[in-house]
Amino acid sequence: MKEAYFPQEIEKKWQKVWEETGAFKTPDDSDKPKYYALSMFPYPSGKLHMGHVRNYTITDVIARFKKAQGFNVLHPIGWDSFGLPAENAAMKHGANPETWTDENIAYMTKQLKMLGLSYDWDREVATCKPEYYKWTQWLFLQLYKKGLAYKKEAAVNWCNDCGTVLANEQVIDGKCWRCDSVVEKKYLSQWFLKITEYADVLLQDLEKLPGWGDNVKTMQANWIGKSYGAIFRFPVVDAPNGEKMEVPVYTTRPDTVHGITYLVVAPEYKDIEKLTTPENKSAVEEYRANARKMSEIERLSTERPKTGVPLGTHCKNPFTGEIFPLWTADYALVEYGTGAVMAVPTHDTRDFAFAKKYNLPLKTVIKPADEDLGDPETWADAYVEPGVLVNSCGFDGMDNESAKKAITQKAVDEGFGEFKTQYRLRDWLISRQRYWGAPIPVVYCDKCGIQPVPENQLPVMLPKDVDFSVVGKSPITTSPTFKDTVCPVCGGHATREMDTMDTFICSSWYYLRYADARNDKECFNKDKVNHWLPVDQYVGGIEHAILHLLYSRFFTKALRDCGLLDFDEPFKNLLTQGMVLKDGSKMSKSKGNTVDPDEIFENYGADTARLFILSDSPPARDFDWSDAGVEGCYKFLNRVWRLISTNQNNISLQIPEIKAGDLKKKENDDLLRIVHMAIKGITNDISNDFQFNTVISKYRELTNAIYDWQGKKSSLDEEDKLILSFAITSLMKLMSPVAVHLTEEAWHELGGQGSIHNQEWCKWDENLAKSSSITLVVQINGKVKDKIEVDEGLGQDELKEKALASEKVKALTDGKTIIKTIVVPKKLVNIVVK
RNA sequence: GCCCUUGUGGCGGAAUCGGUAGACGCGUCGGACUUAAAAUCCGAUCGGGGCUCAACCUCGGUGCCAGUUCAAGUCUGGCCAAGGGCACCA
Repeated sequence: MKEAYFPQEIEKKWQKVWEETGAFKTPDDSDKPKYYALSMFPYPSGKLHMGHVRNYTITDVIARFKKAQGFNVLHPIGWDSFGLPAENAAMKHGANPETWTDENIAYMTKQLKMLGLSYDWDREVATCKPEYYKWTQWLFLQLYKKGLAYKKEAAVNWCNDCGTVLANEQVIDGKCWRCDSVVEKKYLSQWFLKITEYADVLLQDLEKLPGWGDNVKTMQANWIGKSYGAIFRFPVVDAPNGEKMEVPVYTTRPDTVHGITYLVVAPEYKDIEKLTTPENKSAVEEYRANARKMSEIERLSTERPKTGVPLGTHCKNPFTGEIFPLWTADYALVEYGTGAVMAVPTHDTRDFAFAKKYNLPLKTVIKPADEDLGDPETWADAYVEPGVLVNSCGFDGMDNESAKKAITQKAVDEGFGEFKTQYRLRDWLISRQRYWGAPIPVVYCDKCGIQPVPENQLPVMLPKDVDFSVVGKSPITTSPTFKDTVCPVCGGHATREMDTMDTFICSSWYYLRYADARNDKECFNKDKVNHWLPVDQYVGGIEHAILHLLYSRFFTKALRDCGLLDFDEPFKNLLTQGMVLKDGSKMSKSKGNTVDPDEIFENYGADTARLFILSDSPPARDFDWSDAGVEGCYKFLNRVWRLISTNQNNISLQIPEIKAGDLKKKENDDLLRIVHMAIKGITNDISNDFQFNTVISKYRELTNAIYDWQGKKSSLDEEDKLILSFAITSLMKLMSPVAVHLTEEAWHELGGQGSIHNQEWCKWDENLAKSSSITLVVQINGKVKDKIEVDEGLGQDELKEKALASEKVKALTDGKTIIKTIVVPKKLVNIVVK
């Protein structure tokens, strides 16, 4: 064994051996219980960044730990390889997105292997390959058959820079999630998936996920946005064309219905023209045109003062018989509820502001039980707290929560309303006007209309004869061969759907494909998927809290309803890892504070990178990269290496079991106990939320303890060698999930058979996982005054006696009365004095 | 505005049940080895006060204010700050 640690040499050597021996292949059939550890698969952007390194190291250590504990572990990797960057790169360099993607995958694969990750590469998937997207298309067809995919004309989010539409989830603060440019509204006919059909179960089942963080669950709950309320229909009394019309509204405050003083419809409201009198027509038209011109950001800003114009018509409140005017105002949103709002300015802050501006009347209908609010004209804002009803016909005196029910019930009974649950979630728009994605497998026949592509004709291949230099339209439209086809029903002329699918579709099912990645007959075998899924531990960034994680949950439920699988949540436990920072801010090329993994591998080796990225912060928190920290981890590995190499001749891997009392020398018994405590502590720290930072501090403590022990020895006898062997092999095994190459090399140099990564995880003896004597803490009035070494197993009275016998205690209690003594066995005595 | 998360030394962070606050590391300072450097090793490192120095003694200290308790970083109530999410969603 070499005296010095040469990570680069060792790492290359073992990576080659592992690859050649298929060390990390996962059999589908095994007597062992299964464990599925998964990292969110990367987009092949070019090179790994430190966020990837952190993500994959965390999952790798989990996978290795579970394997050592006796699980049959599935730990796969793949590529989320469709998407716009490949297409943009192609347009810029006149290349092909496929070539660009393949090159990136090749380079990043090399990097992943250099990191020493224990992937089963036989299960690798890439979403851009026909053998994968064939099944993405097939799944689309299953959803279509089930009525969960449909096409409709709608106002959609359009990103001009990306040249495509976006899902609601991909619009962040009115801007594109990818390129940050302002999103516009366009009316287009597009494909949608009916995620709203699952809104309620997606919300409910969050309760089935105790292994997910509350932050992610509340983000999803807020996004789904369930609210309880009522629909009320208000008859129009003076429609200009004499038609009998009603305006339905959705409200979460049916208790305030007697306080309505006007009604607002969105500028895009479908019946708005019929509800406008000739005298008001021009003003309304102008207002609507203005609203259309505004960007989403402007429109939705709460800062902007409220504006609106009256339509000139009126509705009747069926509860009171009161007549009130109709207005249009852009604070009413056409997409939510019915697109119309009943305005109760006294009890809604928005209505209050609007009514004040346009001098609309105010009518109080809720007040605190024991207080009078006075004239609402004098209020500074609406009263939105709970209270009791007033001025509300038969409901006066009722508390407002009960009134919500009672009032809605009255509307139901009299036929002008109903209870209504409303969701904020909208259907998922999946059409993209781009090339580098899975083509939507649909054709449009001149005679038969929309026709799905028959399953035996899949995949609908991406055409290769396209011109990537075009501007302002999708390159796919330039293919001379793609567009025209024949109708699968009548055989006549048909044209292909030119849009591709949102890449989030591809990533909504990849974790299922790993269970049966090479299957060319079906999407996945149902038994295999049911065996491996759900994922036991999913690890990835918080940025997917809504997008990917919500879509995947929807897909799983929808595929279950299609009969393709038997579980309803894909990810049992979710670890959202924090970001990797440098000097307090996120690593980014534009800030110039990135650290290149290649350089770290080259200068320090992968084991140092793995150790460091786990060391300083718990996985869920942000991690600040520091060069000094890397250096420190490198030094530590050198220290471990020296400890092993200098003791090469003192260590045997054939160690008989050492029981309590076997070792005669106290310092040897102490070291034995330290090792058992380390095994216990490290095992518990990994099991309990993967606290790798404390695991690593325990590696250091154990290493320090072995060095300290050795520093006291001038020569070693048989007992010394035995305990040293035990200590060092335990350290190696405990470190093997993290320092994967170093421990493997040392294992072999010491004559170990097979791979250290196939060794069983260390076990501890509860009797030995504690020190032989106990430090009894003696407190007076809760403050620590003394510490005494005592034997284990002393009873309460003996401990109390010992504490009272302490010189310090005697001095401090002298002349005072002892009121009470509390004894915590094996820990502490607290003496209360006055 | 609503929701979630987090507040502990110069820094990252430790601390099963309420029971020794600051593990482990980074940084800094001092020392050993060396002609010198690197590497390595040893020691110190929360703050105030006391003692000629030291050992030592003592008081305070986990964002703030209260409370429960023999005992609070940990439990309860009320605030404050930072980060993140949602937001004219009726």
